[in-house]
Amino acid sequence: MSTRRDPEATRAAILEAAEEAFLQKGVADASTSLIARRAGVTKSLIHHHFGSKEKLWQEVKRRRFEQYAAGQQQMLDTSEADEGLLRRSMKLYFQFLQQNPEMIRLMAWMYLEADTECGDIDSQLLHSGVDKIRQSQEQGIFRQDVDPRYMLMVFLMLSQQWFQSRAHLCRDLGIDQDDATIDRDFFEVMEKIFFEGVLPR
Amino acid sequence: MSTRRDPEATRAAILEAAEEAFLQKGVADASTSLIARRAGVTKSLIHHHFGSKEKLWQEVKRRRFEQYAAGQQQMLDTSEADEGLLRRSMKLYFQFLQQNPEMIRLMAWMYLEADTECGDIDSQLLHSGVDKIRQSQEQGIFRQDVDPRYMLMVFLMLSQQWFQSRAHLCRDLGIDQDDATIDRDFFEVMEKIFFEGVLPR
DNA sequence: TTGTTAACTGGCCGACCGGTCAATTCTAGA
DNA sequence: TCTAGAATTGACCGGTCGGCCAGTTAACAA
Repeated sequence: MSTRRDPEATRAAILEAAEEAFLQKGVADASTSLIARRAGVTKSLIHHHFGSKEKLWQEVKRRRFEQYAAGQQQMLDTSEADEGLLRRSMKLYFQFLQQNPEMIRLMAWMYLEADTECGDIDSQLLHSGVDKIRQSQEQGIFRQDVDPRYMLMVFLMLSQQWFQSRAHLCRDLGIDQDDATIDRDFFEVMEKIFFEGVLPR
Repeated sequence: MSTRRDPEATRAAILEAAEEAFLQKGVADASTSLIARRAGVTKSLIHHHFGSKEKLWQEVKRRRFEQYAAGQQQMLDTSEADEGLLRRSMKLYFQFLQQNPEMIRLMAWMYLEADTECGDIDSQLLHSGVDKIRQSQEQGIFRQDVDPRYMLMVFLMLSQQWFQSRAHLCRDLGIDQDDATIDRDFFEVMEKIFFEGVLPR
């Protein structure tokens, strides 16, 4: 049996194991030994390929953020600026977080670490979203007395925070978490309130 | 100089140093040695008074949550159930988080650790809020086609997430973070959208 | 075929971790 | 005043951490 080498596969294995360990246990609590073991390589290889534990963490974040931004940008580029766009974007963003819970954990870690990296990656993304909203405002589709930037934030924050505090809030409020419909239920409420508000029309 | 003893003060000093260290660096990354040093005591005293690092963390959380719940409950008890109540509650909750940024970090850590403690403390709090909203719905003040539990969540989540992602979003969107008015600006938007929605009336 | 370089290994290092323990000092109640 | 027990100390434990290094092996270009 020949032990062939594949540095790219090694890098990938390390990155995958690192992402899982970092997001699950946190950077401080995830040891390089564990990551190496899960990746099926020696600890030294981590330092060989990435330099240090910290640089490995940076790379994990960068990669995740990049693929996130790519998907979101594509969604934005293939849409017109109308009320339906914001409704669809809302749903897509919500579904994205639903299917990528690691992204929620990643953003929570970045907040706690006061991480300022990866910002420029989604800066363009945000500006695209703001432009779409501003266009809708100019067409009279949305009310014009609110800053489009904050308007965008509201809908991003609602989705994100739902997946972050869903477990706590549902347990404390006696909502069955195993019920697969709670995500859909909440989204409907969120959509209603965002577009129409809580006051009767 | 007599070296008088004050176990209560010692406990308090340890708790204060622990809270700062835990919330700043995370439980895994904050060492008992550091906490002891900052509290001006020996490491052994931490174990003497609290048993273990984990129990100390539990105590830090319990204390913070208790004083948080006490303040919020008092606010709820001294209010009538009308639109003004929800507006005031919203503002008070927002201001509370604004003045207690540690609470945001605490909740973020608890999410990442999948912490299920301290839930019963604010469970009653949440149910009080839901009841108030339900009363308002029955009086026709609020629309009745949305679950009051989710309605409450929306406004809680908006406040919380604002303080969590404020730094990132404002930087990426080119909003001056040093400007002390951004909190007020965002609150106005959030209030507008929550009560009236984004569609023109 | 050979030589250079990158991939990879295992062992080792000093530092620090959470926790224990015996010994000492203070304090409150009998 | 005496004494039991709590408060406090510093030395110490086994274990793990991130990182380093000398040596070995595979890949590849000349």
